[in-house]
Amino acid sequence: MNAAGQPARTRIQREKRDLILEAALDVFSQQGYRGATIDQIAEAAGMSKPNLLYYFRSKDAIYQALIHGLLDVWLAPLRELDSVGDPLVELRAYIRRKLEMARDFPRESRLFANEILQGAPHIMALLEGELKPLVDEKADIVKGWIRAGKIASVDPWHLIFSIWATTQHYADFDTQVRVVLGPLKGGDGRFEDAARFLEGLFLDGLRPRA
Amino acid sequence: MNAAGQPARTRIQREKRDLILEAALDVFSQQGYRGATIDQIAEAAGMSKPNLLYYFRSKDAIYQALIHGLLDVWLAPLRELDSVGDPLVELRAYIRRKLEMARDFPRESRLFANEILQGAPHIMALLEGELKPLVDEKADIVKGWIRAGKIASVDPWHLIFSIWATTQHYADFDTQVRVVLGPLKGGDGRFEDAARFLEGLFLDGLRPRA
DNA sequence: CGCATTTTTTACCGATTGGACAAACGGTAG
DNA sequence: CTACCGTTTGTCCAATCGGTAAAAAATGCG
Repeated sequence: MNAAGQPARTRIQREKRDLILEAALDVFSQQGYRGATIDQIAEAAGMSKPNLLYYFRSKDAIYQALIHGLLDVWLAPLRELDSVGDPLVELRAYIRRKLEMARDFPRESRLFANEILQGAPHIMALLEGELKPLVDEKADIVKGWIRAGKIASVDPWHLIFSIWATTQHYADFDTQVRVVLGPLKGGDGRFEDAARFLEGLFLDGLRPRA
Repeated sequence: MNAAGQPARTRIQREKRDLILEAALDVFSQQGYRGATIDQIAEAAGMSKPNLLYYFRSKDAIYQALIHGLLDVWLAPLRELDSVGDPLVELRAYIRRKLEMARDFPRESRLFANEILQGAPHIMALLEGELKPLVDEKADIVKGWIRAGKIASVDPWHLIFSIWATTQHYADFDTQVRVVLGPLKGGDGRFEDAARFLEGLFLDGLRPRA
């Protein structure tokens, strides 16, 4: 009997499948789908290639399981965006949550970045079926805030894009960020600097305050 | 004699090399370095694989020539950022130039995004030797503007990051942008919408103006 | 223990990859 | 015509790829 059948029956199967997905996240997020090899993932998971293929029937099956299991986590910060409460506070909290995601889950961020860069061949259906409705729903909330005069009149979709772009940048372009900022002096200064800057930018922009 | 020697002597060599680089930009920007194959590039360039290898000694040589030749173009908008003139006008112009680059050269943007995502293995030296000094120089200009009270007191490096992130997002994540925004109604509305939003964001932020 | 089931390893396969190489082609000057 | 030059093609190769098959080893269980 093959363990690659959907429901993970035994304890070992659950554990090994998790181990493989963890290793696959490492490799796929660094090399992209085509750049990654089963051998690399197997080695990162501490097992042989045929052994890995005992738990997942193919490279594609690993990738699918990985990216499908991650989308919910990835969209969680946006899901939390609520219409009650002060809009500026809500948006600031959303920006901070996304920035925390970029800090705590950079591999996940790079995995999605790679996927979208290649034209989202594996998750196009998910983008249309899950992402777009969610974004539209949250855009409606933003529109409500604008109508109520709580925030400036801006395009809600582009606002969401800009929050995505600026926060994920710190995960996806981490290499470049490190080169430009140089070696960090100590502590988690980098994160707080970015958070402070983004909050200032999104709240008040660059125009000098009197 | 092999044409892969650095200086392109004949007219045909210059033309064919350009043709190959153009095709390579197509393929590399869509598939990434490892995902691209010499065969794909050769076919896109309308020649056989051995013929292509007559003009470039290896896949890596194509990639190197491509990415090195592109860095200057890519950094041109930042180079134009000048200390004279109104800071807010200068920054707005820079944002618009970068956005135009994302619109007119999306393949170049994705090529760099892919490269940085993989940890910049081919251009790390260039990032340190060219990109970082340039960014530091421009950061000094921004600092001068802040000292003069011309713009709000923000971190210059994170400001540059945010401009890069928001503008390049429209090239790198084009697939996602298209899904979320749906089919465009007509004309080049998308670009103008993004430009208007970003200008508003960077100038005044989201806080409602009285 | 003995037996059945699950897990792991060894050996292997066909396809694709980057690349080498020599033969063949084509224009041009003598 | 011929010799020579840069160019192009056809053929081949070793390495690597995703994946399979079957034997061997662990493991769970009465």
